[in-house]
Amino acid sequence: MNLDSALRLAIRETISQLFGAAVDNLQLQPTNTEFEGSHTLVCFPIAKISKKGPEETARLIGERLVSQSGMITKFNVVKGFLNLVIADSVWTKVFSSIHKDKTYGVLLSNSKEVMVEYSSPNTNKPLHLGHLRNNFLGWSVAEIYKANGYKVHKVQIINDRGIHICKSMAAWKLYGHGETPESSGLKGDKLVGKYYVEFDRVFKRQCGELEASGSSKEVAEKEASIMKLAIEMLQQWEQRKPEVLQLWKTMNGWVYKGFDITYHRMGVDFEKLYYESETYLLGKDEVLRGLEKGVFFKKDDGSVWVDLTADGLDQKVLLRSDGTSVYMTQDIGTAILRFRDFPKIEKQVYTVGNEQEYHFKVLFLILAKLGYAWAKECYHLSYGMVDLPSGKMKSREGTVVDADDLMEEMVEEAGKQTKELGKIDDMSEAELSSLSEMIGLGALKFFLLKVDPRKRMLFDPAESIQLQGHTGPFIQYTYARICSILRKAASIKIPSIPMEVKALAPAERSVIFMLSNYPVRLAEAAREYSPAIVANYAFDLAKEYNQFYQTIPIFNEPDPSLLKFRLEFSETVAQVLRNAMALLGIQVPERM
RNA sequence: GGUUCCGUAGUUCAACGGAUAGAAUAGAAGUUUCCUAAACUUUUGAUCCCAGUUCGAUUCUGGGCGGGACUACCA
Repeated sequence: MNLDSALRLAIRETISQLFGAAVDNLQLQPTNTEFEGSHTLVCFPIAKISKKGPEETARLIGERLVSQSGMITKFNVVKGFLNLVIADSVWTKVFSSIHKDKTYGVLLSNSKEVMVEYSSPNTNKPLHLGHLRNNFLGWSVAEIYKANGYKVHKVQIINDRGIHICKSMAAWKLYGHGETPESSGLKGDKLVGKYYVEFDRVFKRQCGELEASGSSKEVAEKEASIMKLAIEMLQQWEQRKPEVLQLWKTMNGWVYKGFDITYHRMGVDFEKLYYESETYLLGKDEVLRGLEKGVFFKKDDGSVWVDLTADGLDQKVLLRSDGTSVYMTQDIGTAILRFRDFPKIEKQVYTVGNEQEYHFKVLFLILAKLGYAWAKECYHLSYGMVDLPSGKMKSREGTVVDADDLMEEMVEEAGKQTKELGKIDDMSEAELSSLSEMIGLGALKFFLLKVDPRKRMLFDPAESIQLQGHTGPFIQYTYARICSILRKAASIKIPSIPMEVKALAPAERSVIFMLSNYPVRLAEAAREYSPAIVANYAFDLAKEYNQFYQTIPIFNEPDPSLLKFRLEFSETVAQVLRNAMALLGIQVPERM
């Protein structure tokens, strides 16, 4: 039974009986804790229909609900707010329907499909903290969509070609002396990243020398020999020159092996990978077709543009005067390719940092102009940068937080704190290490996901490693304690008598209320593309349950049916916590 | 300059236009013969400024102030 809709129905009926008119939008909200009741009807808007004052209106509705609906036992009116007290019999009914539903919160397939793109790294350097936010976000949004009944395709586009990788290649060729991941013991992506940094160092030195001998900055940047080599390699790559292609393949291969390790630990996965080296020429035909249809225009120098001034944007180049593509061209082609690869998807979600908001605005507009109806369903899941207490992360200045290092640190710290608490002294090394992994990554994921994606956020290492308070481990801990209860229950005989609960404790009512809200929050999370909603829901539920846990010792209960109820109640909370956390990619331990 | 996002306790985050703005953390004070104290309880403390719309504004509109991003024939 769905409490919310049942209640709304009852209220609608009551209003139409009393005032002979319908209300299009009922404002039902949770009651403030200082008043009695769980649901509050805001009666100001209804006062217009009732032609009475808000308080009078509220009182009339309340009285009739109590006498007729069978759901409401009491009410009180504060200003224009009607606070409703739901009968405990209704609460237990709500609870048992949730308890019976083994897949509670997961909707049946709605036969709709979406594509979610995330990660999409460059192949010239290792993943960092920013990528972690991206991956956790994208992956989680995909899972949230799944839970809402969608079939989801997780993809990424790997930026495997271009000047950036040629820079690493050039530096490796000059200074690598054949170094490989095997010979150096370095993870592949780290090794390639090392040469990217090396490139920058040499490049700066060369520029400095050239400038000292009188060149201007621009000239120096063009004339630096290592840059010339990188550019040459890029040209040779485009001409498919075998040696360069071979080196490119080798070095990218190292990077992929390294990324695989990182992705595996992060717990993210992809259904299909797109490679820029295979898609960068796409889109040109589309642009030419658009030109014929008059959607785009050609300038005197032969370059092709789109005019978006009518949409409040600028003009944007789509083909250079020499006929070659730009980034936008390629993205147009890739989007269309994906809809051909997955004909049933109704939209694409692009998880990309907010510095590309303009780009995606333009992209979606162009696709719409080209006549693709799905264009208006596409969504740029834009997220804010992750700042460090020391300021912005800059790869060239070495202030990036490496993804592997960070995960390792979190796991180590989790292990250390777990040992210090000494609750799991009987665990084997293997069990302890998998527990530390769960807690460390749980803390990290929760930390990055609890914030509204759009917001720029601060990553304070000291605070992120905290395992108390508004954290993943707080929720994991709540789960573990419930497991402990259930283990104990399994060891004693619980009579299997029908559940009959006469009166509920306040903490139980509010937990059931929260449980009943789970599907609503889940739908909201999908609508808003926000794992933060799921994260904060899980936290609130755990918090609320902890109050129950603290005030009501379950096994002291003499009434067996009440005892049974409380066990099932705890079990259900654990199940919802586990499911919600799973949507964030966070596992929960049975002990910690 | 233009476009856009953001501005809430000391700090990090919440709040479909609703009640006395919630949490967490930091600070102060408590709870362990009882299912795991990574918990719980009490307490101190905030909406950048000025107008407007509204019964009601952190939320919507306009104008300031402050911060970020974007505004390349780069990707």
